[in-house]
Amino acid sequence: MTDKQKNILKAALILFAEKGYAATSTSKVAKEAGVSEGLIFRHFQNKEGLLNAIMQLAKAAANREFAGIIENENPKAIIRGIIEMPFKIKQDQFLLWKLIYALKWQTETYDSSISEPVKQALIKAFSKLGYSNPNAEAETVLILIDGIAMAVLLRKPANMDEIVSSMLAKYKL
Amino acid sequence: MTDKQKNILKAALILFAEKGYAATSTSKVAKEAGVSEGLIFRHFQNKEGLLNAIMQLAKAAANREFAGIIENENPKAIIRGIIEMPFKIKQDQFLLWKLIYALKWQTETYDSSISEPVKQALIKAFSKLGYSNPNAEAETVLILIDGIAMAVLLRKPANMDEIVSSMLAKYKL
Amino acid sequence: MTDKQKNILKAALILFAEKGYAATSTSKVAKEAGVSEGLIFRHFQNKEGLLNAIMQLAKAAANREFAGIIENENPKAIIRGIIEMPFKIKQDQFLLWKLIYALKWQTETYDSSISEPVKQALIKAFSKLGYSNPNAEAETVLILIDGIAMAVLLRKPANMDEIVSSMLAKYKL
Amino acid sequence: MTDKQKNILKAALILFAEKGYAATSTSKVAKEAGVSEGLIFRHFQNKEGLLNAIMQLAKAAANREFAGIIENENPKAIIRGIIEMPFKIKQDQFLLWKLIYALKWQTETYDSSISEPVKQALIKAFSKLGYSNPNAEAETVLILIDGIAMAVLLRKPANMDEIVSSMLAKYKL
DNA sequence: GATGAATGAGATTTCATTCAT
DNA sequence: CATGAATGAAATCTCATTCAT
Repeated sequence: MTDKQKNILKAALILFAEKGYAATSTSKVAKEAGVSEGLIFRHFQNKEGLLNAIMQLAKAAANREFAGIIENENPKAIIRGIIEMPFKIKQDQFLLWKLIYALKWQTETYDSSISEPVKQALIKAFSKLGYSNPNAEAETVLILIDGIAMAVLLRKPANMDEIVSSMLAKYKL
Repeated sequence: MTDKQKNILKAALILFAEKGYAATSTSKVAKEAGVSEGLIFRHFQNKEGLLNAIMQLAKAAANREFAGIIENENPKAIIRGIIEMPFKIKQDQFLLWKLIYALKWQTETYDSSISEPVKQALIKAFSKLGYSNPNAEAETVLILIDGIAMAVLLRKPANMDEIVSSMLAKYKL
Repeated sequence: MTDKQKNILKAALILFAEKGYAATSTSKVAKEAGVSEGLIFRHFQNKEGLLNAIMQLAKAAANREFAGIIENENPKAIIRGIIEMPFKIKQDQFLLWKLIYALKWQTETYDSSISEPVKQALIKAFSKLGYSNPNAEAETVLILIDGIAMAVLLRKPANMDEIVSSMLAKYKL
Repeated sequence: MTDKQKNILKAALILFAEKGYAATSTSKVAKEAGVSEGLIFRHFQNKEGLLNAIMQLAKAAANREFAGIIENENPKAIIRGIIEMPFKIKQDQFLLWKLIYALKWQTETYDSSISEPVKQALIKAFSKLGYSNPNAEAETVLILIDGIAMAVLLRKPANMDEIVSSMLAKYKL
């Protein structure tokens, strides 16, 4: 992966995440990346190929993040870790997450592949804790973290600490 | 407002909500509306004007929905009503909500004008109930309903009843 | 001729003279005239008909102006009158003249019909004064008044009195 | 500057000068230039950018022409040179001049930047010759050459030689 | 690997004109 | 007489993609 390839990916990530995929032209990506427009097509075939390359990186980063949390032994720690996850998105992964979420609204069919391992981990954890309906509880947490992600990625509220406390309290974590 | 104007608004809502604003061409809107393309511009100036006209309608519909819930006397009923709201989106308002949410990810600055009255109602309700930090609690509910909205509008999970029970239980409603 | 017809003619004159015929849309004319767009076509058939109607008025006004000068007995007075003419354009005829001149540059073929009687009057006057080449002298004056018209209609120089004196002096008038 | 760029400029010059800027579509320019329409916008941003590029060339050509005349030592030669200038417009500059003049009538504000050095040269020349009002005399010549330019560019009169003699005689040149 | 010229299809917008009311 | 909705063609402009160098 050459420097210019990295520049293209970075520029495309910024623009796709900030303005949307359809609203971003390859020429703007090229300009932002300081690269000729032709180079994008040489490296990524077409615009969709460029998006796919970025989504590969995004999914890999997401999975690495999940892995650290899921492999925990303690079910409460897993649930707590999952709820806290969006609050702890690091600056260099912010746009990757923003793109993942933005695309959910821009593509015909919802892609649940990213969150699937998280869901399974939650079901297992709630089962271990003896919840009567672990499936529904897992779904509830997934809904919660989508809401949190929206807040963190879009609204950036000031009093995050209080919010996270309030959330964890509801789950007695 | 003539029939053709209504057709344009309806077609644009469907396409903008389903495919995204940038990914929808005015020619597709015109075709879907059974109207000449020029008519769109005669009535709404430009593509953005068309979007604005739809968003006006969306906000008005949202406010009507909120009004019914917020004017309640009982604080618990208000909180419960707000949490249940996204679960009860009617078919004819589904696309308006989908568009409202989709646009949050496609515009430069987050528009919180729609949810502001809801937030104020929640703060008041939690105050009345004696919560120590009503602001954070209100924010928590807003986050929750954003998550629910995402689920309802995008994922359409099967076991909604169980989920809503689980949610309401956390707030002892 | 109804009031609205007059409004249309006036608005069209202003816009055609100031922005150019091709650069002026019938919708702008209608807006400026405070009239529906359809009315323009009811009264003047099409955009060109509107232009023709204005040019009729312009030519008639020009001919009235010429008539007062040309019918003079004294050849020197005629030449003097013609040279002074553009300096004396009245405010209410300013745009008519501006349009006449502007159109010379916007139509395929030059329309000399307006200036023809002036040319004949000049040839006669120079003949009477015994000039050896009255045709060339007449042409020279026509050239001069085109230059003056350009100055008056476009540049509006400050020291007009001095300029007109200098001009008349060259012809010993 | 590639061949196709030159073709575009040439085609645009011909059409803008002959039919007018507003009356010329970019598609006609592209066809005349034997080029795809998109290329016009890639090289010149928009239609106005194309016009500006041509006007740059026109002004440069005009200044080169002026320079040869103005740098003369003899004041009479300068005045004579300026008056004769429009009569001597070469074929390859004919359209540039036609466009310069045509645009004067189509733009909101008169652009005197082209003729300013000529005016200064004239004022100097008339001063040297002891004229009592060199400013007014310079203005008079400017008016004259605008009239001549109109004649040469639009009417193309037959007896040019006689006309130029008559003009120069008035200035005893 | 990289550029930048070039294209053709399509997107947005404007415009003259028609027509029902 | 007058309006304003509506149209279809054309004008301006954008965009993803190709290709010669």
